[in-house]
Amino acid sequence: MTDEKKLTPRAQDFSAWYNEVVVRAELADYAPVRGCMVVRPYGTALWENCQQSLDRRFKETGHQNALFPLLIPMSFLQKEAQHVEGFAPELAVVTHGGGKELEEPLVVRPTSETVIGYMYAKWIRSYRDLPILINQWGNVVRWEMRTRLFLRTLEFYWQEGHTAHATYEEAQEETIRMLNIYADFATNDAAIPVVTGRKSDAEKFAGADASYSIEAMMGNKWALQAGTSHNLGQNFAKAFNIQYLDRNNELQYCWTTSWGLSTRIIGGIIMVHGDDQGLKFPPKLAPYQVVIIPIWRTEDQKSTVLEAAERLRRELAERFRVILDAREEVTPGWKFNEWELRGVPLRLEIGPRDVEQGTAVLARRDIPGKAGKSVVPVAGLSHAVGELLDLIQANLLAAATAFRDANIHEPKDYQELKEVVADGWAKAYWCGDPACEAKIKDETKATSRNIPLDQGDAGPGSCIVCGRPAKEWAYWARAY
RNA sequence: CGGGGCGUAGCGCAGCCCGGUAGCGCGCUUGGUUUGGGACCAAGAAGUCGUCAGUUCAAGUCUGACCGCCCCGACCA
Repeated sequence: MTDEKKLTPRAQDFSAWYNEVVVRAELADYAPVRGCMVVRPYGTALWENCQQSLDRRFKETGHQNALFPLLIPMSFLQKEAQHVEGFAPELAVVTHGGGKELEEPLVVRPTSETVIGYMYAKWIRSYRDLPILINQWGNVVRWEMRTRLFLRTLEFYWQEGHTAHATYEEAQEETIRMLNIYADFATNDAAIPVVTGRKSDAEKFAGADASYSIEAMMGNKWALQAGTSHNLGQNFAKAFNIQYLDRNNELQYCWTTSWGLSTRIIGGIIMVHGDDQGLKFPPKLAPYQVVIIPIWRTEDQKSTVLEAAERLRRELAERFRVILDAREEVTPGWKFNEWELRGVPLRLEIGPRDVEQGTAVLARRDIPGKAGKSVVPVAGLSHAVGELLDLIQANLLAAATAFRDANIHEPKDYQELKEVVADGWAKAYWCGDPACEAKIKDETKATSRNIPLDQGDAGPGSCIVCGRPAKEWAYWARAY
């Protein structure tokens, strides 16, 4: 950062831009332990809005919240072979408690399938107990090598849904239902367009029969897996004896699912919408939707302007999340820049001229400079603000969608795929052979993001790598 | 774990090559003037120079070990 006032431009160093904007906007800060972060009040407010949006959808589809313990017996992890293999390298293990070495080490949960499976086995007896639909809001720890604020930290905050069903069909239906809820949240609340699809075997969750994801394109054209939903088949049911008696009095294993979305979505919101000025929050999730900035010169003006500003704040607060920035130690110009950095969708300026004329100035974060400003009468202001926020929300999604679509390519051959994924996404047929997938990863750093459930009207084709017949195409991209 | 960078005031850095007891910008405090796109003047407060050991009359500076953080890669939500 050469100019202390300005962020590193995204085009110059996207990674530096990201780190600077996260810290300077006060979303998060580095904690004393490597790879851990503190989510500051502003970032927490954003996360809480994400939580509310998701929680409402979970409740609407019949889920209940519960809380399971942070510590899990080591042996639980080992009950499911794939699961332990996948998570063993990144476990934090507690070996001592109360000053004594523990008989059995406890792991700090990297995810909760195992404890929840254990409890489900206790709770489920009959088909009448099914389905069981529980969600947990909490934190988990995964000992990652390389960390980045929000995108990958040792500890992160998320929700994990865990359900048990009587049949495969029901479990699969649930898996896809929750995937679609994530897509709906991302698209309509976070204004992030996503592609939904099935993960390849190499990319799927350790212990799942099938994993599905929503994938979003960031401002540097990398992909971000922003939410996952897994059909766990009977893997955990068998490992933990989650069984029920069916109508015929026969003992059956349950079919379980799990699905999660984390604070990583905040990284997505930052990297999809942000620009060189800073953050650009979608109105539906923004901690503050409107910031009011009063402007005055003389003491007389100060009192009348502040009075008018406070009136507007009260009026707007009935419908919107609004903050009045009446600080006197910084100038209005400084505030403009700061709140733009912090991503507030709409700024309301009110000065002596406005008070006299019964007007206010509204400035849109999504349209820079004078072009985004308009003078509006304070009568009916609330209505005007509501309309503008809707417009901004729609505009952010439209801009992100246009950017994404402009950077998804359909390479004709492997050579072209290599070129394409260096700076964008590829749609390409894949025969399903892990060797072909690995070859792409080795040679381009791009991975298969997912195989869309909706393959469009494309019929079968031939694998972009080996040329053999391929039933499906996948998205390929570099990913976080 | 491999490669790179960095640890000096709250933040960003200079000083280190060539040892002599610490400085700049921003921020902070106080007072005054300012305020429609990152204001200005004046006076202040603030540092065990990452840790430990060594060399030396003397170490931020030289030597060694260690610790930590960030970035790039391999692994991952």
